[in-house]
Amino acid sequence: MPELPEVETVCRGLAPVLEGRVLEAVTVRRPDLRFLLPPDFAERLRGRRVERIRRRAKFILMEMAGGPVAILHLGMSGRMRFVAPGEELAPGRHDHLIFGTDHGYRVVFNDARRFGIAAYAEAERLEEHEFLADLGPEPLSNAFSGPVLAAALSGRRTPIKAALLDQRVVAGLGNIYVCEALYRAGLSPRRRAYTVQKGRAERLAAAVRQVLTDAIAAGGTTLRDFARPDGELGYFQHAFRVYGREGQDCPREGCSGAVRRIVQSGRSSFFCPTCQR
DNA sequence: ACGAGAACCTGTTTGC
DNA sequence: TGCAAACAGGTTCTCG
Repeated sequence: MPELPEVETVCRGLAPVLEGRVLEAVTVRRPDLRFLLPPDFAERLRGRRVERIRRRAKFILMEMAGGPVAILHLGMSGRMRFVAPGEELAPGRHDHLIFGTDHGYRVVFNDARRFGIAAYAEAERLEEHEFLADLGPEPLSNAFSGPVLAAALSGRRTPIKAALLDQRVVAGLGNIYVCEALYRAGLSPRRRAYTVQKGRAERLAAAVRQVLTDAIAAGGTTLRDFARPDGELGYFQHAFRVYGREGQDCPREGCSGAVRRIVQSGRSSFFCPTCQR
């Protein structure tokens, strides 16, 4: 469900509620997410002050004073919401974690499909943590560029679609934004990754940055149920050019083609065969 | 070594 | 209307 823009949106929504606050209560209602929670997860965090909420790839990092870091991943269906002081929190079936602060807010991690992750690290070892160690560059940082992308794609015969979903190539993209970035770059999802070099890699890197920036500005994408922690919805879905638009006209002025849907490694790819080569 | 497909789990939508 | 199949924003494992 959530890709980089949605996770960024979640982090921005959580920061004002959590940063500077002490976690007075950490409740684990169900420990068996995709990876079993460390047994001492709650105890390690309880009583600590949250210094900063930030994002790496699709991970939410809750950095606590003194070194502990909670690493959260929303998987496919994960959501974070907060409940204000005085509001009733009736925990649902899929509310797996609840963080209660010293000013009475509660932050709830909900994940119906349980593809999500909750893990724990110490700050000085964070980069080496198994979930973070192999991630590629952040696409909105200076570490990402056309040449960097070209280098990561060289020698790879897999379709560019699959390569961009590989978090080691570039961190944070998922099915929606890969489709949209490839459309903006004019590249077919079926093109072999190693053929994306020089100018094509420049165009693709620029398209990735642009689509992610636009999506963050729109508060992410709400297809079914994604929502910000305060309950507001994202609206980038209205800016989709190809995702979910099978059979509809290509949005490019002067193009008479229609958006096609194909399946690549088990996932839908949407593209315009005329504009994307 | 690499890539396609299955698997993980639940909920919602689609089609007969 | 009812039920089964298909599908979903992610990642990892297995198999060829």
